[in-house]
Amino acid sequence: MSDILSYLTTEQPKQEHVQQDNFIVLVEPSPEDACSLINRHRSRFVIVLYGNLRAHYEGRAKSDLELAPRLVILKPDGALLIHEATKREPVIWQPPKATLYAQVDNGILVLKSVRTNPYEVVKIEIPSLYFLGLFKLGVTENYKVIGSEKDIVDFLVKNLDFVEPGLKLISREFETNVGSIDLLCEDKDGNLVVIEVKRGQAGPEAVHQLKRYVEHMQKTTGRNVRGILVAQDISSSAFRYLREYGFKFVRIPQKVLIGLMSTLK
Amino acid sequence: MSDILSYLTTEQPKQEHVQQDNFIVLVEPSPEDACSLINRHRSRFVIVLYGNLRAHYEGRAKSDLELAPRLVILKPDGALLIHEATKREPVIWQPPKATLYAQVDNGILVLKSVRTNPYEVVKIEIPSLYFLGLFKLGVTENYKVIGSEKDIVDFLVKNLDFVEPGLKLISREFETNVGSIDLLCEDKDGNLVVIEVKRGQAGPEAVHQLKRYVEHMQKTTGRNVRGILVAQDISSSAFRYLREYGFKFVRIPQKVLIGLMSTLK
DNA sequence: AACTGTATGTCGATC
DNA sequence: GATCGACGTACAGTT
Repeated sequence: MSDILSYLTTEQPKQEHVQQDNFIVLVEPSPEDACSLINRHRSRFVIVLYGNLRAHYEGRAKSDLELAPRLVILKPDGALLIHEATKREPVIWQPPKATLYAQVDNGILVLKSVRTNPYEVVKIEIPSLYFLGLFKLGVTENYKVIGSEKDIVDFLVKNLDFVEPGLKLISREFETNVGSIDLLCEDKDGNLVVIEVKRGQAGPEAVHQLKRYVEHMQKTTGRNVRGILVAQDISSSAFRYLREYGFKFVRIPQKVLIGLMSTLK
Repeated sequence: MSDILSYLTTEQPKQEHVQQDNFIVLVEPSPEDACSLINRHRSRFVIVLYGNLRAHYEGRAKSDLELAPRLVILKPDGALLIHEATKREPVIWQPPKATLYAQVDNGILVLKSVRTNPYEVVKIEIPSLYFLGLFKLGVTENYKVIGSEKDIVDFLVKNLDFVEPGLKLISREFETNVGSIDLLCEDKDGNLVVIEVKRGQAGPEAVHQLKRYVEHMQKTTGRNVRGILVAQDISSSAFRYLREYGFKFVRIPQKVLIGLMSTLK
C-alpha cells in the first residue's frame, strides 16, 4: 500500500502539482524524499510528520524523549510542535522564528530547529517515518476574541455607575512607573479611585497589584486613594488581602459578561 | 488521485487493518466515512483533519473563524486543537477532558466539543474535508524537564554558600498563609532570611512576592528578616523595587545553570 | 473541587 | 530589543 501511495504522490512533476494543489501526503516516504520535500516547501506549507522518533531539547531548560511514535508539526513561521497522545501542550516545541534544518544522516531523517535569544535547539531523529503531509494553511486576519479584559474595561468606561454611583473617569490605562492602572477615577467625595479589572477570578496577585497602584498614587499625589477590584470572582485568600488593605470588590455577574459578549462582535 | 487513495485505505476490512496498523490515512473521505472513523477511533488514535472549515468558540470568552483551510487535531483525552499557518498556539482549542461529538449535518461533517467547569463549547463545521489521518501515539511516562525552579532550589539547598556564606537552612517550601517560601534560612548574624527563587529573569512580581513573605515573617516572628532574590537575571524596574525594599539579588550565572542541568538527568 | 504557583510558558503592546 | 502584563493561559501539586 505504502509504495503505491508514495508513487502516486511523487511521480508527478512536483512544481505544477504543488502550485495547483493545497496539500500533498506521502505514506512511508524515504528519508531522502521527505527531506527534500520539507526543505523545498517548509516556507509555504504546514508540515505534519508521523513517525517513531527521538527528540532532544536544550535551551532555557533541557529534556529528552526516547524513541516512540509522535506527531511533529512544522510551520512556515518556524514554530515546531511535537505532540503525544494527550495534553493541549506539545511535549517539546519551538516558538515562531526558529530556523529549521532538515537533513538525512546515515539514512535517518534528522530535523534540527534553532532559535536565538534565547538560544535554544530542538533536534529530532526519525528512524521510522510513517507519514508526511504538507498542508496549505492561511492565517485569519483581524482574528478577535471577545470577552477579554480590554472589552470589560471598555464596558466599564461607558457604565461607571456599575462599579459605584458617582464615579468620574480621570484616565484609562493611566501609566505609572509601577505599571499601568486600568481605570483611574474620582469618587463623589473627591477621593482618587484606582480600579483594577480582572477577567476571571481574581487571585492574590491581583490584590497586590492593586495595592501597588494605590500606594503609588498616594505617594505621588498625596491625596486619599481608594482601591476597587472588579472581577467575575475572587479567591478566598485574595479576599482576605482585599479586606486587610481596605479595598472594595465589585463582582461582574456572568450574566453581564454574557450580555456584553453578545453585544460585541 | 484522491479517489484511488481513498479506495486504497477504505476497501480493506477495517477491523483487522486497525488492529495491526498504527495509522490510517484517507484523502478526501466522504463526511460519513470520516465521521464513522472518528467516532470509532477517537479514544485510541490522535486524529488529524485538514479541510476548509468554520469554527466557533464560546465559554469564558467567545470567537469565530470564517471558512478557511485549517488543521484540526483531536486527542483521545479530549484535547482539541485548531491550527493555522503560524504561531505555536492553536487559534481555537479545547483542553483535555472535553467530550467530542462528531456527526454529519446536511452532508457536512460537524464536530462539537464540550467541556464543563468552565462550560465551554467549540463547534467546527467542515464543508470540505481534504484529509483525515488517524495516528496511534503514546505518552512518555516519567517525562522530565531539567532546569526547572525546583531543580534550582534543590541545588541551592546543597550549596547554600553559593547564595551567601554562613547561611543555615531552616525550611524549604515553608508554608505561610501568604504563600509558600522557597527557602527559609538564618544568616550568620542570626537574622531570618527569606529566599525567593526564579528560574529566568525576575520581574516586579517576584520582588513583590518576596516583600509579601518578608513582611509576613516580620509580623509573625517579630524578628529581623532579610530578603534575597535568586535568579538568572532581573529586569531594571524589578531591581529598583529590590533596592527600595532593601533586598539582595544573587545572580545564578548561566554557566552554573548549564552545569546544573548537565549533572541532573 | 477549589486554590496556588510555575512555565522552555506564548503573545501583543509599549517604550 | 527589553519590559511588562494578559491569557479562554495549561498544568501540577495541595488542601
